[in-house]
Amino acid sequence: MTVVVFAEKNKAAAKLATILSGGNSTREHMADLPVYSFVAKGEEYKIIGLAGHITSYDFDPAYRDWKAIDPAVLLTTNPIKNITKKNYERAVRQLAKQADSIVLACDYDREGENIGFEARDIALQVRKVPVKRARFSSLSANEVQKAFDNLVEPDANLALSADTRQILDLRMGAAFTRFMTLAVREKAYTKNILSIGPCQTPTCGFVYEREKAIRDFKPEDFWKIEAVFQAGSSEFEGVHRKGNIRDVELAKQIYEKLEGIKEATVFRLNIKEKQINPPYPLNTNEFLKRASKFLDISPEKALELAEQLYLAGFISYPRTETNRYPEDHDFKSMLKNLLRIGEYASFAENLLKTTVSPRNGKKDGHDHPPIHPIKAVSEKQIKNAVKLDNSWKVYDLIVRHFLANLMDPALFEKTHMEVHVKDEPFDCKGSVMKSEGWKQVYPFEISKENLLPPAAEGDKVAVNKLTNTKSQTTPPKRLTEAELLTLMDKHGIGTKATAPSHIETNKKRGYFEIKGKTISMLDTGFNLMDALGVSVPILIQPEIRAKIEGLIEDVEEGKKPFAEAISEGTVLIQKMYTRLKSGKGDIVLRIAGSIKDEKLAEDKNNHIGKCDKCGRTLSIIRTDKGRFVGCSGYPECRNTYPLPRKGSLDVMRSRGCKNGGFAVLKVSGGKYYWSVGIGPCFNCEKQKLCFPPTVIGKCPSCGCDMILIETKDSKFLGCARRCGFTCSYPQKGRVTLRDETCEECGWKIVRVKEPKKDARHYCINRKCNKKFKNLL
DNA sequence: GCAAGGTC
Repeated sequence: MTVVVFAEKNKAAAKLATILSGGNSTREHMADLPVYSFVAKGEEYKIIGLAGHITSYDFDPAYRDWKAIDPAVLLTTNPIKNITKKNYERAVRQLAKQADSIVLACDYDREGENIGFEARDIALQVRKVPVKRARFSSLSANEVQKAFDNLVEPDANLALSADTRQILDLRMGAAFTRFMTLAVREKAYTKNILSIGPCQTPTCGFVYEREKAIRDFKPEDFWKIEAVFQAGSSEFEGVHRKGNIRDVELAKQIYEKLEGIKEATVFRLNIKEKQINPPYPLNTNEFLKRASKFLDISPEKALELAEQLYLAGFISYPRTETNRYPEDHDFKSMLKNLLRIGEYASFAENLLKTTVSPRNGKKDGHDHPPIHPIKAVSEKQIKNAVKLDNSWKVYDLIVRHFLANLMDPALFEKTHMEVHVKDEPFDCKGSVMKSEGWKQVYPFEISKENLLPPAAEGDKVAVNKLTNTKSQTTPPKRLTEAELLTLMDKHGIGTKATAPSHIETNKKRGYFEIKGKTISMLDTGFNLMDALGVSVPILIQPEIRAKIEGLIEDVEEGKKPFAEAISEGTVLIQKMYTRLKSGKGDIVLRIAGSIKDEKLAEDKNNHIGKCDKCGRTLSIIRTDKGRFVGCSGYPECRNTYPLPRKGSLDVMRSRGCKNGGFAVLKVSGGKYYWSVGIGPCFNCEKQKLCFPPTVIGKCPSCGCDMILIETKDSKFLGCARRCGFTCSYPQKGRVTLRDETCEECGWKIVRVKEPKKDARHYCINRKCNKKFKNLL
């Protein structure tokens, strides 16, 4: 009898074979894919690993023409399941021919059940045989063995719940995306796609909400009364108990009451020991957040790096929700191996002297253990094996986190001193690390120390300084990628493996961008979210995912038949679609405008800047009758500025106008300059500020600056005070002034490159004796 | 050309 087993991926198949065969399996190939065979308990087993999903839904080709098909039709069209990985199909068919029974052994979750059914459906077309399910939440020998000894029925509802998600996501995503893209193209020329989806859009929504809070923020004044005290020879700071005082009169009253007082009393002293526990073990989300926060590596890159480290055998499987180790996890052998690696040896050594126990979290996704190192390797080995930037940094973070998790808490002594100036209370806080604990191995989070001098209740201290400072409340900060991941996780947007891809999608679409660690909204994204917020608010809120999720769960639990969930979900999407359609005019107006503006900004030759009347874009407009600077908001905004009639125009990106002009243009290759909104620069009293002379050294005759003087048709060096001293400027070749100066006379070194000759460097001062020597 | 979810 032959049992054919389908696992989620090759790695898992290999592991299952090792466990079930007791290490005696053989590897063969089918359709170029590895298959593991062995005999156990009188049965012949053949195990193959799939590659996650091997099928995918898509619409029939007849629905693929964006222009011919009304996007609304997609909402009620049933997509077709296509096989996307043909070689897996071939292998499954070949195996099915030999099968007397089939066991589905993919990950024990919704997608895993669905992946198993994809293979099952193909196999049953070949041969009708009984199909069972092996359920295990980790690839430990114990659990796997138990699962295969107690096979259960496959869960059709669990598998169908994933189909529900796939179909509803596709219907909604395709219909909304086509609708928006085509609508905007009616008003603006763009090849870009404006996509909308049940995960990407609420992800963008988080960024938008923060951006709006920043834009709507109105700063408020507040006052803060602070004191510098002195006990013995050391100074320390205190803040008045009322903190940020909004009421100017109140602050003034307190301050005036205390002004001039030189002595205060320690009224109360409170010393507490505070313990900071080590971090929980790493699940995917926490890993991505920390990689972004500590190492400045984007979630997308971090996941890719972890994947490579996993494939190279250095760390455990990086996609997991679980942040607690199984009871029987073997820490000691890993620690022993880490003794070999210089960076970690001392920590591992100390831990091996103790009974090792992790500080576990509470999340158990029944999938894989937390991310941890499985091989101790040096920086060199990592860099040789994984040739991607930052591979070592990521491995190092994972090892340090692994160690930190096992170490003792860090202990701090927190001192709170309440000092009274007259009867007004000031708070002084101190924090001193007593025992570093896990922080020794974890340099990513640094705790600030702040020492208070020893004092007892009732002691007198000196008041050295008292201030009443006015400040302003500051707007909320832009979201970081780490914070965005937290929000997504909290609202169930995406999964451990897909969250980074939703962030990438928004970047690709030009909705937001990431600079360093912070995310800022781009105009297209802001306008899209702003407009959707008016007509279909639910779309940009995380609840949209929750609604569909609810239906999926009903199918999973058998509370709702598949067809009913699909039709209910469809009604929900249709309602949103209707609202989207009725808001079309407004949405398109705003987005088309911002797309036009972005296109103009990319046109470096003609882009001038932001319109001071309406905020849209100013650019050079050329017509039959002449040229001028005009606004992209025309005809609603008729703001224009004149330009010189003749001559070529070059926008000077690096030169600003000190008189409020929008941009400086070079006319006829440098004949003169023109500031948009002001006129020719030679008429402007601030010309010298915008065009400071290039100083090349000191005038040997009068001692003031020698400058480069440029006229319409010549260049020479002259004294800034016009004492009469002049000097010629190289006439041939490409001339560049360097930062270096001549040791002899202090004038600048110049680089001259004539065609077909080597570049020469020499002192620009012709009277200097170092002339015409190659100086650099 | 469109979504989101697996994994390579």
